[in-house]
Amino acid sequence: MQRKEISKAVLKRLPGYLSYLKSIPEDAGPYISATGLANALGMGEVQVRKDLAMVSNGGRPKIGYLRESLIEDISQFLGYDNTTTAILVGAGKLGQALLGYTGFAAYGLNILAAFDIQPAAAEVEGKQIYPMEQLETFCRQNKVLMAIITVPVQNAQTVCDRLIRCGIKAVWNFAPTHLDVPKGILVQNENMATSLAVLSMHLQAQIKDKK
Amino acid sequence: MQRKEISKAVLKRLPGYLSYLKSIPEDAGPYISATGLANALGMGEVQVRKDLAMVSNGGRPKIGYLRESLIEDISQFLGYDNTTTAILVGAGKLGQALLGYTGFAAYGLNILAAFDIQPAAAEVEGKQIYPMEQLETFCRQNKVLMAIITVPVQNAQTVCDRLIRCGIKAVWNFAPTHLDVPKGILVQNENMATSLAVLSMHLQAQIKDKK
DNA sequence: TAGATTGTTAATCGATTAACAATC
DNA sequence: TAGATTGTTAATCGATTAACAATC
Repeated sequence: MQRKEISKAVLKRLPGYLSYLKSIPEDAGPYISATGLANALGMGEVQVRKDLAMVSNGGRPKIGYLRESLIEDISQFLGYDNTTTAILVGAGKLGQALLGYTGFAAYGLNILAAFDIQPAAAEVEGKQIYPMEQLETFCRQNKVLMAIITVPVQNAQTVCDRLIRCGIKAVWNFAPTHLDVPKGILVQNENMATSLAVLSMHLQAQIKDKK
Repeated sequence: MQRKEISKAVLKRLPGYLSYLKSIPEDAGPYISATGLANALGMGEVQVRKDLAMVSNGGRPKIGYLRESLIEDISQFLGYDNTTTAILVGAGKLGQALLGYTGFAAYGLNILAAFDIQPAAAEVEGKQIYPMEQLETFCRQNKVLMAIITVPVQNAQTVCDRLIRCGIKAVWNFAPTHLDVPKGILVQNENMATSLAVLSMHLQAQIKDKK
């Protein structure tokens, strides 16, 4: 079932399956059913089955999917097998938190280094923080395709433009602002405001119910 | 146009409008059209107009919407006017970054304090970090309804259960795992893995195109 | 008036869910 | 065999887009 056109909705659910599959204890038996997955993650079983059909080469009726293969299939599909190298721009609090986070390796993401106008430290968890001047050279030399933006809002667009001139093709944007980019460049917004809106709405409803 | 049933899709777009509206310079004139907004944010103008219709009480044909009112309407709709108090559990790197982030005030979010099994520091940016033992008392005393979870994956569910017993109704979950909660409790996952999947996919396609 | 813009109604598109046949 | 499960086809649902009338 390789390389069908996959929808973004499905794509976004795959990491959830993967992380759950990896968390299952070894002694739980080699098989897992779509039903089992669905229950564990609070989803519909048909949806799980359809999603899995996009990436796996099938399960066995009455038995389910071989867990190992499923993990391998999803990992491969998401490209977690081949490491992506990235750089981070803006080594403030959030930037340093991301820089020091060791969990990204599991997603095939390797943050090579960080850049800042005025590096407050030389390195975080062994990752160097360079002054902005060295950005271009570093990106070219290391053929970096992905950048993480953790600079203040007012600098985000300028930094983004500069990154694109360095050959960056994908931007993970933590600055709460819209970034204008040419076609072919992907901006993924890690938008905390969005999440907060959903939460805030829920709480408002809660409070109103109480009255 | 108050309090129609609003879809999650619309809700998630509102913060984007709001932040853009706030960023417009004062001297740009008091009106903004849906077309203008759409172009600035790279969206369809009909979509913007429909979204705005959900929260505002209308614009004027040929002129547009009064920017001030629009800001006020969206802010109020999202509940940014009345402050939500929250606590944070897990004062590691990410937890401290969030704790020290001053931008949340603009979203009506006030993180009162943080909790950790073993507080590494007494406070961050003036926000106290307490040992976990004091969680229950604090939540009850301050009538906290929202919690931010930034603990390691393996502790997330336990912490979540404990929070719910404290009266928490909304959870902002930064631990990359599914949380099981009773009905009526909202979990909003800040799922970095999801974003990474989208980015990773894009880069894979990029690399393949090159070949 | 003409034209830009709003706001609504209808059409399209995409994603989820339901129904069911196939399989072990 | 019976029953659990897969996988596919059809139906439903929801959200986006297009078309158009209303308005200033």
